[in-house]
Amino acid sequence: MRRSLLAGPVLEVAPRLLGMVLRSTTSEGTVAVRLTEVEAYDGPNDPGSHAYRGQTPRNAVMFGPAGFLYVYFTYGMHFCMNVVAGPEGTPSAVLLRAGEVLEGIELARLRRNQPADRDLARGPARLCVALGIGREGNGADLLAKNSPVELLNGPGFDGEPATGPRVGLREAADRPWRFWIPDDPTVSPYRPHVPKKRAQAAPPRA
DNA sequence: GGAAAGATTTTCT
DNA sequence: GAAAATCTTTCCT
Repeated sequence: MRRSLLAGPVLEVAPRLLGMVLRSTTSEGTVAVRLTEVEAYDGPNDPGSHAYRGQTPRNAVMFGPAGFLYVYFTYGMHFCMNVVAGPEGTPSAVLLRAGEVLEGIELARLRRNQPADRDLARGPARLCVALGIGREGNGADLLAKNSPVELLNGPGFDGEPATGPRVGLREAADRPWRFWIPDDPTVSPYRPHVPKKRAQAAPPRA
């Protein structure tokens, strides 16, 4: 895996990640997955991106070089992870949404409380749990030899990726920037954005 | 300083 | 299918 392969335009990098392998090693052991579903986020040109409104402490990693891990916390309980793409200073990233566990499946089952195997890493937060990735994974260099989280070439994927709109986004919901391996059972189901029920308007005062 | 929404998952009906 | 769980970040007053 060369960093230059990740330093191109994010819409080219994202489909290229399909079939690649992400391997995470902690004190508990090693789990590796073959990536089956990803989404591209194109920084300043993309209202759906965390970097759309410029750099903040949270998204700072996205502004650095390609090949680093951007992990964020959401919904008060979940982590999701991205591979930073594009030239340095271009805050683009690829959300890793799902994978097939190739290695360490027993540890993944333990972490995930024994669901069906196809569900072990089927969804971005589930993928993080299966691999044991949390806050501390933010900023990890995926291409360093001694890194606890590494990105490997793996089997790759030869065919034509399926594409469609990204999952659960309110902004830029029309952009078909989700890529997945067709007919793979570990790909997560599509779900459009659902507006949260708004708090009731203030009651009329007496 | 406060409110609202969020690149989700699980559980219950 | 609907709703809860739960907290960080961002945006508005």
